[in-house]
Amino acid sequence: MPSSTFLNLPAEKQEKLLEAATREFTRRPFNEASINQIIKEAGIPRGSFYMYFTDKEDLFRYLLKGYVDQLFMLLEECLLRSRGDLFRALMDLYDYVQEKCREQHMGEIGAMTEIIRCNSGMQKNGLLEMLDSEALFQRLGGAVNPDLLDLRRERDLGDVLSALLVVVAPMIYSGLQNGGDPATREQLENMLDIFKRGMGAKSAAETVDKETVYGN
Amino acid sequence: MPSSTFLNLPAEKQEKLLEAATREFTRRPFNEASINQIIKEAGIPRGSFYMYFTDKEDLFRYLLKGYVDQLFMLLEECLLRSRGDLFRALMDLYDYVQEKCREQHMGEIGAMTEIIRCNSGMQKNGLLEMLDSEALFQRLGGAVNPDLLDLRRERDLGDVLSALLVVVAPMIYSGLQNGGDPATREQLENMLDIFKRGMGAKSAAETVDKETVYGN
DNA sequence: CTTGCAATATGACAACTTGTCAGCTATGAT
DNA sequence: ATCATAGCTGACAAGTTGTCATATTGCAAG
Repeated sequence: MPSSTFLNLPAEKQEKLLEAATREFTRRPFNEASINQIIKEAGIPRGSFYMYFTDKEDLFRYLLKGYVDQLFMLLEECLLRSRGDLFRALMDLYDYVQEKCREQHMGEIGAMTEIIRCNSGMQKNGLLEMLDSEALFQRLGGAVNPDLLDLRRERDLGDVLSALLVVVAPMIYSGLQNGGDPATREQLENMLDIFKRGMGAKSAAETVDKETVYGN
Repeated sequence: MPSSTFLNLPAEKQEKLLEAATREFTRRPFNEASINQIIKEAGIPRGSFYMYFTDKEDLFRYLLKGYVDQLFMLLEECLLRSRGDLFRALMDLYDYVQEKCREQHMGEIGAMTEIIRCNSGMQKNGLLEMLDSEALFQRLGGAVNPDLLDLRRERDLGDVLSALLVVVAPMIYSGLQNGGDPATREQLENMLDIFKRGMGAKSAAETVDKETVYGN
């Protein structure tokens, strides 16, 4: 988290730094990104940088937190529109992100995508870890209609949410990377269906639709 | 991947480097780990290092690939013992890893754990990405009994495996980190059950056991 | 042998990196 | 006008990495 000194800075100056940082982090993966480059481009002196952020990592986290928060707000919106249907909301989120990224090629989401793409080597998934699960699950939990889920214990909702996000998020990224390959969308759809119906073999009574489809 | 030059080195010298690398990577996270430190400790000159590996990352991947492979071999064993029951095998793997790590505090698995623990900051989950999904899924796929799963399409098995691994692996790590907290084991057990039974609400006919237990 | 050639080894080097700190300047209160 | 406090600054030490000209080795053919 940036120091209060940074937050007190004129918005213009803040953005200049943040923009330069975004540019650098979309160019090189986190390891290789250079504070030198960022401050040179933003035109602020070295000493000042360390006045605002403790670290390269500090800056990186701050930058990405904004993007991730935005994505979660989108998911929340999708949940409202789908009346709490988590699975449908996730598909809608996928579509919405796809579309949004196509039209404004380097907007808010575009920048996030680029950073993710650029960091897809060594530490890509570390991005996931960035989300403050506690707070976010609480927020999302409220928008989910639990009657559409098979919840049996208090914390099942949290487990369901976290499992879904861990699996779905990379697929959303992946969809962005290959420019909306329909195969990726289909894969996501299928994955969600597997989660919904369960992986365990169904006993005879429950196997109706399976046998209907495959005649096996 | 290391150069042939490295593979041709006397085993003794290879290990000296690998051991030094393990020590360094268990001390500092990948970003901060220093090639300088490694070569100093291994007593090989700077130039030679770049003769063997192209990069710090190159070395890191090679080192970890060995550990990850070992873990997959364990899972394969567990699958054989559980007669292809994937869910049971994953629980067994959890227990086995726990036990193994307790007795030999810094053995093969111990080293892996330490590296994972040390890298649990920015790029922890990047470790997951290291596994060559294609090859590994093929291997594991053969040991799984598909009759115990609800597979409806050709690639469902791959999807099931990948989803399970993505969710379970961090929980195994996490169990190692907190020294075998029973709560973690319970969480894993619950998570596997959710996957097995499915997340979607069951229609009346299928809800029998849920209602039996909760009377709701 | 010994000549020669390719493979391997080596450490000094240039070109970076990062975080710190002593001293500077601006702001606002008394 | 004085002074404290917060904020600003760039030179600096201590480190990092990858390269490369040169030295050394191993080995095969003459």
